[in-house]
Amino acid sequence: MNSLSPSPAPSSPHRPSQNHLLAALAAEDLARLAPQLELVPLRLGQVIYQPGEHLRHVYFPTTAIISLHYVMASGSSAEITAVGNDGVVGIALFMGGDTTPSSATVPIAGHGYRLESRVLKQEFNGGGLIQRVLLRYTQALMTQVTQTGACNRHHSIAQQLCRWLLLTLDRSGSDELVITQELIASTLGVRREGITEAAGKLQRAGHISYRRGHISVLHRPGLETMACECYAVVRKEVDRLWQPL
Amino acid sequence: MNSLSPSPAPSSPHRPSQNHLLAALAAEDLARLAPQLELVPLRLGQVIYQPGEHLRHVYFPTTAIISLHYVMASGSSAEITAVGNDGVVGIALFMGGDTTPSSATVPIAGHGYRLESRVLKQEFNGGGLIQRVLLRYTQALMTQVTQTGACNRHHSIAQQLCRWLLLTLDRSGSDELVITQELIASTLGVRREGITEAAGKLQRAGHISYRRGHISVLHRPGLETMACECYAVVRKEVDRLWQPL
DNA sequence: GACCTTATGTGTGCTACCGCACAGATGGGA
DNA sequence: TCCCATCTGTGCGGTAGCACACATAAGGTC
Repeated sequence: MNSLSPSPAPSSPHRPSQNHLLAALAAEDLARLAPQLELVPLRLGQVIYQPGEHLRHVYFPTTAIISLHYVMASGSSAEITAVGNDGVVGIALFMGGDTTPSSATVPIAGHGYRLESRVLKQEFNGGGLIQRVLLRYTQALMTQVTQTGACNRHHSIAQQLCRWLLLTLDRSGSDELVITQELIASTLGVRREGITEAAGKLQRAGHISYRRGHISVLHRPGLETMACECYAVVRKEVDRLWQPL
Repeated sequence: MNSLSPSPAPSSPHRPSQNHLLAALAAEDLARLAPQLELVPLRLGQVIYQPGEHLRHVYFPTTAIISLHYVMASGSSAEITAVGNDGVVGIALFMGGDTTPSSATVPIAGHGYRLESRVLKQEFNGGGLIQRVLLRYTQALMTQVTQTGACNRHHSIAQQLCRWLLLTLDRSGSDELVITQELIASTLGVRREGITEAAGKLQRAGHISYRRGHISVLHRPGLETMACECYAVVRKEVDRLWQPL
């Protein structure tokens, strides 16, 4: 989405600009933030924050994906949205909440940069481009949450699985995902058997192939055909919001 | 939620401060805005905005309720959230979007104040209390959208109807709603017959009574018992966000 | 290479909700 | 007052997803 301009190969394979939000900042802003950005591994299943917990850091994923979900009293949960290299986890901080009733965990392991809450608040309150970037991202997030909610109401598990796979591919940059059906199921808030069935259908159609904790996408257009409109809407809207800036 | 301080009875029964967001502004801010606030009737079924449309005004409902919903390709729709005297319609404006993929219509008629987009943007960009109020409201909205999405996934029609009724009561200030089952159904994105069944259940339990387009709530605690947790979560979170300010 | 944890496949009811079809009731307007 | 558009009640068959119960398979560990 954001073309990363050619630059001298860095010694570490990790750079803050791998995150599109950070990449969208002015060079001077990013330079000022850089010393405060701490590269952290995000491990499978790691809990980033729990409902009601005070947020100490915000996270800018690069290769990892963080899932925001609400856990119901019954124990079942539902993903609200996921955040990868296209966003930041912890918007409640600058929106004036400090905390939220939802949880954040890591379904796809990788890395990300974290930043102290205090620093982010300062930057946000300074106004300017950083504020605009963060607000615009929040708007995109709202669109995704909206669409997920509507999708929950009307679309089949197979369609939702396609949507989830496509969004996850976009964020991971790889065509192989390391994740079990069990975890996908709890992420989407459906039964594991439902995912087994839907994934089997996709595999028989030749669009994916999977083995014990690994899913390979063989034919992406096939997934797009079988997905509901929700993927395209989110994709389009997110792209649109990055246009002028 | 916001105790309206005693004041000399105005000649018109309508005042901007009936909307909690406007009431939360500093007196001088509200005084500056007042001449630009246009009182408008919001009629049943009126379309406030359509997906992709450029927003010309933002709306601060007082007695009306505006429903934000997404209409799918299939024609079926799902309510994302509703806005009454507790909020404002058109947050995309100051979030940097100018438009959204969702629709806004009026399921409960009444009145509201509208304000030109340009004016709101100016005020928002001025920072200060207005900005903080609007951002905090957006955060509350996100919570509601989140909860609605999770509710769509896991809860029964009857539970969702209870949630919807309770939230609508809170916003309308009356214990009688003028709305048909048909409209509730399309708002929630379920079949009309599903609402008939759920409403019948509530009526037999003695919690509501209804006749052709009118619903009276007889026993609110009963609704709270039958509602899912979602109502309480939203209520609590919205209240929390108004605390310190 | 054997073992054992963990992931995946499958079957059998069961329930909630849907789509459709139509009957009955109600209340505003001519 | 009557009429008729509109709202509400109800039944029937179909389907998606759930809960539970196992069987099987894969792959890491010792």
